Amino acid sequence: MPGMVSTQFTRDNLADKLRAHGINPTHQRIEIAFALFSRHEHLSADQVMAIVNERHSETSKATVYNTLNLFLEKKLIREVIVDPNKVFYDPNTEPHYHLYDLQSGRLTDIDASDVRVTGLPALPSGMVTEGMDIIIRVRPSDAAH
Amino acid sequence: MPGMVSTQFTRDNLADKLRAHGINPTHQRIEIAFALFSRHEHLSADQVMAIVNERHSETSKATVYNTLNLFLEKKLIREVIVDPNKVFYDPNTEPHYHLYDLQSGRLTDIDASDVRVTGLPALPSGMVTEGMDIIIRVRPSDAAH
DNA sequence: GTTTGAATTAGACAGAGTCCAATTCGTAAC
DNA sequence: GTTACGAATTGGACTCTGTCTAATTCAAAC
Repeated sequence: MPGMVSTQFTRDNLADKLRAHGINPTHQRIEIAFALFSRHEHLSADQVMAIVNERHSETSKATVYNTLNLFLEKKLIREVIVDPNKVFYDPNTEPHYHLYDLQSGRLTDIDASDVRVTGLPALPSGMVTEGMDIIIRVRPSDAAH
Repeated sequence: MPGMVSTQFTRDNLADKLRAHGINPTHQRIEIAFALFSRHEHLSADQVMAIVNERHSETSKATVYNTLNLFLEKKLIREVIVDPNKVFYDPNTEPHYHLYDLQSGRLTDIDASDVRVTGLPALPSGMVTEGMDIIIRVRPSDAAH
């Protein structure tokens, strides 16, 4: 399909995406998915809530949290924990790592396809890897420390 | 110095360690340091408080938090963020990474000396690395998921 | 024993996230 | 178009981690 634009997210194809992950696509869930996928950003729960309720309040705090946890469980999104008092939700589920700017609090993706990690010890027996997070913490070089 | 036992922590040499990091060694601070360094474990703030107040209540919540943040600032300990709602404090400041057992919540050290990470992109100019965290999340292989 | 600044304290407070019982929604059957 | 019913959503109370503040205590210097 030459010329196909696969990165365009509409509410319709997000509904399909939800169904494909076994999630009943309700209004609120579609709006929350749209907030996450149409921007390519890492958002916290309260940022998601603010975006979804921009025009007029439509979605409660409980639903935002329920939905984000449902999306996590169904592996539609990922959780990134860099700040002790705020969880970020990441619509990019491709393998990738993160660069965290301590100064600005901004989080950037690092593509994982070129990254190799060697020399890790064997896992304890009976354990399987669920995932690996790599977070590189950076700051401006001129900043006093 | 053959035969030297360098891993023994007493309240006396912990006081010296605190002074060496520019920290005035008070009773409470020594007790908190002792809790962290005598065990070789990752403890959360409330675990530290429980340990320090085992016999009779001696140290307030505010002091525990103040002291842990002071230790962090003076690079006596490290912060490990794996669980969105609990920060762990790590007395091991040697370069190392972490294995996180999602089932039990237990955190284990991985020595960094054999680990090599290659293929990372260059940092944005004007940025310096402050540190790199690697967290491997594991779970028992038989666990339903 | 006084003085003085640093450290500690209790308890109120803040913010993120969870829980629960009551309501509303959407759909399928009629 | 109504009805029925399970699923989803809701507001608000609640919990938990961590911070703040004003008052008190401590310990060292004199």
